[in-house]
Amino acid sequence: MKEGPVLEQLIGYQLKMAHLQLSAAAHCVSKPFGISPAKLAALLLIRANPGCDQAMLGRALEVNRSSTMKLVNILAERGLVERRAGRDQRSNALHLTEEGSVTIERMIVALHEAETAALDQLSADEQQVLMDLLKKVRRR
Amino acid sequence: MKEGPVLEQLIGYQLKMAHLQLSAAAHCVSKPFGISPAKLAALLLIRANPGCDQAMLGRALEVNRSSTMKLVNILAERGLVERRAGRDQRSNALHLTEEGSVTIERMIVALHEAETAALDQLSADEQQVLMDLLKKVRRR
DNA sequence: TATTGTTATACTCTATAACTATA
DNA sequence: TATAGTTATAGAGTATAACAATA
Repeated sequence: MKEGPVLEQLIGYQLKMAHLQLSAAAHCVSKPFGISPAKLAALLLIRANPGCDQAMLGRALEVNRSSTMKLVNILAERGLVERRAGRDQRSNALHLTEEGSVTIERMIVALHEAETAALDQLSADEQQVLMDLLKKVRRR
Repeated sequence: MKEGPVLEQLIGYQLKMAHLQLSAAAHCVSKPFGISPAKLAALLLIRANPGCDQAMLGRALEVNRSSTMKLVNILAERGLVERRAGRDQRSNALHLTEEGSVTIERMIVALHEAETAALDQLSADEQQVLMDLLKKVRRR
């Protein structure tokens, strides 16, 4: 089965297929902990921004408030995240629980191992170039 | 909102965010034609492999037979694809209809324009390097 | 036995819309 | 008016499981 000249030359398509591969790796990492790659990303964002509110989190993940709500509900049910009083009466402050902190450190180790394995056909230099180009794509 | 040192250095995450951006561009292209980016990719695969069967298409798209079925059903409903007799009695041969052929050529033009616009912060050289690296990630 | 197509079913993710409380 | 959270609902995408026909 050929991809053909059009698909083969579409960066969007190559991006999709590469992402499919890396997200499978992330899935293997997060599944044993009972969460999805997207929820793992949410945990990492809360870890980097303790006290952030759901609206901020949703903007960073590029999902809407309703979806963010569900995300945080599940992380809270799992005992990984807790909602504390925010600066407003409207918003709440998201924090990792003690269990969440311990858990995510273990996930980070597994995540780096999984990325290394999934990207072993690229040299360290190539990985850096890829990273820089991907960031540049996002800079708008 | 910071991404933090972990997310920022995860190629899988940068890949996801870049893909999100490019798939939004692909969505703008395919939506006026009433289909999704994934279905557009399916059309391009059928265009490059006339007479392929659903199993082949599904493997190329990395979705299962059941999902492929739904995909092809919709493309057939839209009058863009038709199922003809395959070499087996089991399989059928997928072909673009006359309308499908005309439509996809127009989508290809729009697709190239959308990619160009979405990637205008990268030089032609950088785009080529990115393309090569993404293909290399997939080579397993 | 293995493969292709098919159907029924369910799950995940995400979005929209409407509502409440607060600013 | 605008923002944060919440809830109910719906849609898209995809997976699993089972079955029939064919190889």
